[in-house]
Order: sequence, then C-alpha cells, then structure tokens
Amino acid sequence: MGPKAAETRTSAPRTPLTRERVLRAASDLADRDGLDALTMRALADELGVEAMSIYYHLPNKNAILDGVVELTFAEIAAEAAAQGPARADAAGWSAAVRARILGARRVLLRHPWAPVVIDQRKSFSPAMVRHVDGIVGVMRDSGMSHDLIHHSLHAIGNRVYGYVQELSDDGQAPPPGQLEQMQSFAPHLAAMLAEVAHVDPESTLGWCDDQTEFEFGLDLLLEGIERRRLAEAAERSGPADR
Amino acid sequence: MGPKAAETRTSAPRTPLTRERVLRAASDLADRDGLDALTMRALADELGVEAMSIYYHLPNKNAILDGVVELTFAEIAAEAAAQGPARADAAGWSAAVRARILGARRVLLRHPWAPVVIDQRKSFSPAMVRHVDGIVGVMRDSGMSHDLIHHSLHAIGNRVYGYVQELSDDGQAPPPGQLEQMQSFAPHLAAMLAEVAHVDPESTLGWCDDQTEFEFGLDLLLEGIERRRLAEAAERSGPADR
DNA sequence: GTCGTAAGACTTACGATGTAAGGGAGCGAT
DNA sequence: ATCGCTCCCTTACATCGTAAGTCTTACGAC
Repeated sequence: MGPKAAETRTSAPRTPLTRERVLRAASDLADRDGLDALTMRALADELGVEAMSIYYHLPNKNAILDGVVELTFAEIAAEAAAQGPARADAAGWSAAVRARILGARRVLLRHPWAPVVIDQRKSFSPAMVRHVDGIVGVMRDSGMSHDLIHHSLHAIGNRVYGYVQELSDDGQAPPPGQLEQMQSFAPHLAAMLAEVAHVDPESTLGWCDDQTEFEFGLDLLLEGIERRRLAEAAERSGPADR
Repeated sequence: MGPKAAETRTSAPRTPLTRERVLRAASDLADRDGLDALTMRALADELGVEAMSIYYHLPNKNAILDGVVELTFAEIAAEAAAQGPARADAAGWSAAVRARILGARRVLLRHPWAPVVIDQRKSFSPAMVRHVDGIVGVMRDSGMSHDLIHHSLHAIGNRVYGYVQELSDDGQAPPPGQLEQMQSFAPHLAAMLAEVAHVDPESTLGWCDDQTEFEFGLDLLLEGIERRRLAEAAERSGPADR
C-alpha cells in the first residue's frame, strides 16, 4: 500500500504521543463535541490510543483541563499580537483595553467550554497572567492608580472569562515566592499586587474583599445605565435643542 | 426503649419523603459539603433512605438541581419582601435595583453553589422570572425604554447570577404559549419581551444578539472606569479648587 | 548477534456516579 | 381475603477517572 511501512505492522507508524498533541486533541474534541464529551477514553480514541496511555504524559484529567486553558490563552495572546502593540495614551486606554477584551472574546467564542473550565478550576496559567498583565500595563499608562486598576480588573474579568465565583472565593494565599517570580514576566501585575497587598496586609495576593469588588462593578453598571436613561429622556423631551 | 414504637420496627417511624423534603435536604447538603458532595446516594443517606427512593418523587438529578435553584429564588423573594415594596420614582430606581441585587447576593452567598447550577442548567424557574420581573418593574417606573431595560438586564444578570455563558447561547425558542402564560405572573417582563421580540422578529424570547449585549455591558464598565480615572486625575492636580 | 534497559503504550480492575427495571411492604376499599 | 395504589428497596448496568502492573519496542553495550 503506497509507501511500504518500515515496520512489519500493518497500521500507520503513528506519530508519538506528547503532552502537546494530547492537549490539542483535547481542545479540538471539546470544541467539536462539547465539554462533557471530553472524557479520557474519548480523548484516547481521538488519539488512536488507550485511555491509560495518556497518563504517561499528563498526571490526571485536571492537568488536561489546565492545559487546554493554557492553550486557549496562548491563542488569545496570538490574537492580541496580531493586532499590533496597542499601547495608548491616557485618553486612548479605553479603546486599547476594549480591543484586547474583544480579541479575547473572539477566541473564547471558538472555545465556549473555556470559561466554564476557567471558572471551575480557577486556573491561573502563566499565559493568562501575561494577558492580564498587558491590560494592567495599558491602564497604568493612562495614569490610573493601582487601586482603581485592581477594582477594574475584577469588574471586567468577571465579565469576560468566567469567574463568577468571587462568591466566597476564600482566596487562598499563594506560595510566598510566587510574587517575585511573577515580577519577571508580568511586571505590571506584580507591581499592582505589591501595592494593593501593601494597603491590605492580610490576603497577600489572595484575594480582595469580594463585597467591595462586587459593589464597585455593580455601581459602574448602574451609573452607566442611569446616564443612558437620562439620554433617553432628553431625547424624548427636547430634540428641539439641536 | 423510650416510647415504644407503634410498629414492630425498632427505628423511628420516619417522616415520609416528599419533593420538598428532598429539595431542602439537597440544598442543605450542598451548603454544608459543596456541590460535588450532592450525589444521589449522599442525599439519600441524608434523608435516611435509599438512593432510588428519591426517584419516586423527582424524575432525575437535573430535576433536583432545578428544584434547589427554585428554592434559592424563593429565599431571594422572601429577602426582597422583608425589605418592603421598594417602588421608586425616576431618580430612585437605581437605589431600588441596587437593594434588590444586593439582597439577592446575600442569599447567594449562603448558597455558593447556586450560580454554578444556574449557569450550567440555564434554569428559568418561575421564582427566578418573578425576581427579574420585579427589577424590570422598577426600571420601567423610571421611564426607561424596554430596549434599555433589556440590555441592562443582560449586563446586570451577568454579574449577579452566574450566567457567563451568553457565549454562543444559541438561545432556543421557547414553546410559543409560554409568553402568554408569563403575562400573568411576570407582566413587566412579558411586556418587555413582547416589544423586544417585536423589533427583532427572529428569536422570540430566545435570545438576543450576544455580541451586542456583551459590548453594551463592557462599555458601561469602561465608561465608568474612565470617569473614575478622570476623578483621580482631578484630585491629584487640583484639590485647590474647592 | 544478544542482552539489558528504559520509554511508552496496553490490560485489568476498582470504586464512584446516575439511573433502568422490577420487587415487594403496607394499607384502604371492596 | 384480596385487589390495587402508594411508596420505598434491591439489584444491576454503563460510564467515569485512575491505581497497579504488564507487555512491546528501540537501542546501546558487549
């Protein structure tokens, strides 16, 4: 049959399993058949392999879930890179952040399972941290305080990726070395966390006052809606005035 | 042993199982041990019964999940009732909505699993519909258009209960009779839906343009953050001026 | 060649979980 | 007594993640 196999085996030589191949197949499978269909056996089938073989390359299913989220954020980073550096002046921070968020959303629409997984695993992969760091950088360039940026991140993050569950997040403190390590590849975020943590000594990185964050985001929405309402009323009463 | 049982049975006479008793036990169990611990067998244990006995009162586990969400919204309704009718004039709509949202959140903090379940089951129980209807009513009293209310609901709803997954919601059309039925116990919501659906004929109730809703909510946040930024800048440069 | 060795896949098996199917126990009405 | 209804129990199965151990293959050393 065509090229005679070097082996006496009749089947194709089968490209070897790797962590990357497994994760890509997992992502594809979830895209195609939904998150529920992503089982170890189905994934193994997809790879032409037995379920337990996967465990040689990844320790367990949670590692796979973390891995596919990581892949997704890599895609988001690629999307962001594709539309240029997008650093902005003070007035333009909003458009820059908007572009990044909508870019992320475009990717997430291709992987609708991703927010679900992010939510239930609270994963904080390096790729995700870098993404957030970029947003912090843009905001910082606009002159915002770290405190304001911090609240804003909660408000926006809640909207884009899944994490609804600030509900009693019980934010566990991270291993103490982590902040220093973060400094290298997420400097803006690290700086923000250092300052915010400084103000509120308990809860070093993990996390903030949920109720405060919740009300902050809620009030942003309510204020915005109120302005829309006033605009409607003005429109109704006097479009005469222009 | 104490009061001799009327039966020859040695154990207590055991209050009979009912749908309500099952759901309450399920809610309590999830509160105490987490959503993962809510299994049919654990729930049965909790009730002093075998797992399969539950199926006489509820058809399957999904019905239980829907049921506990319903219970939760009943609690939210009670919370809302406890703080008075809270109808407001045009200017006060915001405070009234705020109070309702925060009331709902207080309940959801007692049941951290609830948003997760709401999210993954997209349940629309009558109690939930009534809750939303109340908010629509308050907003309507302030003179807002149905269209604005509709967008606002998306923005706020996304924040309070889980539903992150407007991501490709693929909003399925509801059974056609549903809107008329809703008219009786959720008049404001029904009116809004009738008008919104009228403007956009496809997708009768189910649902709206995700991208539009997403951007609406995002822009509310971005605008609000921008105003906070300007306030900070003003504060920094000239607190002299007052 | 032929071995030893280790990487990498496979086999088997176990304990959860949701639930289909059917088996009664109890009891009021006839 | 016996039927029939309500309500609970027993048994069993498919599917899931994964622990434990085995077999296969490739390859370097002799």
